[in-house]
Amino acid sequence: MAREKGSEKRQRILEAALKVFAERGFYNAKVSEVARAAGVADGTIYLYFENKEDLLIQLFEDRMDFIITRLNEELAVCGPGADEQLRRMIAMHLNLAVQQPDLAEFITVELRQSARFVREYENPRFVEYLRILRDIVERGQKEGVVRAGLDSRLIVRAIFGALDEVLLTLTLASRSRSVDVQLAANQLADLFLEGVG
Amino acid sequence: MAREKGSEKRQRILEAALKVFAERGFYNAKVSEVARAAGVADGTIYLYFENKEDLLIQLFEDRMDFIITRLNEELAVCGPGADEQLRRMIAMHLNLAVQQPDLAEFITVELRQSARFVREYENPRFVEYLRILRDIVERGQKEGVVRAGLDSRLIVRAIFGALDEVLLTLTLASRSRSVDVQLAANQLADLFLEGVG
DNA sequence: ACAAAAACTGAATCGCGATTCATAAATCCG
DNA sequence: CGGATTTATGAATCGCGATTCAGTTTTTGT
Repeated sequence: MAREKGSEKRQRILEAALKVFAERGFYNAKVSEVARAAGVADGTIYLYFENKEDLLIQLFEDRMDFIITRLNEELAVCGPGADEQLRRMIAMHLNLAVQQPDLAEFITVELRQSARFVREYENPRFVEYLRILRDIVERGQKEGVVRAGLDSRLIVRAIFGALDEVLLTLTLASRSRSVDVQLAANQLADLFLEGVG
Repeated sequence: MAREKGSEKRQRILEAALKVFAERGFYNAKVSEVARAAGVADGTIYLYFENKEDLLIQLFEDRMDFIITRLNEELAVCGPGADEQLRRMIAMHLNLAVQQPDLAEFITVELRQSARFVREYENPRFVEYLRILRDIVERGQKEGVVRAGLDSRLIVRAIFGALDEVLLTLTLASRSRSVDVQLAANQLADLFLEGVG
């Protein structure tokens, strides 16, 4: 019987979990560490989440919700062209490296895990995120910015994979030196929009 | 006191580990399952590997060695142009989806883990793999096929990220239907060489 | 103020799996 | 062939951490 989604303590536990999971990874993280980071007793975690895996799933949904909401807000106010939207999406994704490094580390690793092992959990938020990207690509195909000969699903996976890897790289790099996220975002967008040549 | 690298039993254990880790992931896989799959006793694993994590590391090195060796052989006999070499590398990487799905699943997931959590282990084989890709990109910059304005390290990470994600997608898809790896490889190469337009 | 309900606590419990090691089996060599 | 050495076995051991739940504290309602 999990507690209400809106409660402050639940949110505090999620924040703590994000920090601990990002640092240690899900499997190496202990529930007791999350509890301590949240300032609650071990057993309290189970008042809000069914088990450790449920904590992972709820955290993932919570954070992806956050990312998707902000992305949609951003896309709603930027230019309507597919290339502009792609650039915004890339920029927002890579900005996580400096604005929310814990979140960046968490999603770059746990997303892969969830795709493979939490099989009953179909990860709707991730699917939604890819859906946004695919809409951009397909709009680009309609506008003629993206040629129709390329399989949009493949493009989406490729772009997402590149984003994910570059995000991880930037995040790890930002631990020891400052990184120019905007430059990286521009170059990555250029790479996809124009190719290497 | 690990046994010789060349021994048949050690190889059998590595093959078994690949299968079990690919199916279940490292953390969910049990040493006893690997032992059973290898047809040895649980304790025998420890005659050849120091512990479970050592098994992971040795498996990773073994398999990356295999991938790198084959890639180098392939690149040695294909055309010398950077674009041709990139196409070959992409094709070989994606071919793992159908030729060695266990290996594909293993590296797409465990590589991410090792970058983040086995921090003392610097993963030289992965660095070497990226080195090969970077050499291709930089040769491309010299030939004028790849423009000099793009940061080669970023390109390498982006290409690798895309490869990794598309490989995972193809591998999972190939479980239930046949996939056209060559088409995917061509389209991915086109995407990078020419961009989306 | 008080009783009941709700929320929280944290040590104990329990299950699990990595690893050990006494014993058995296999191999080697004179 | 038989003893010595090496290799393999697998149940027992041990450590660990997820989870429980009896007891305590806080909150709510009259």
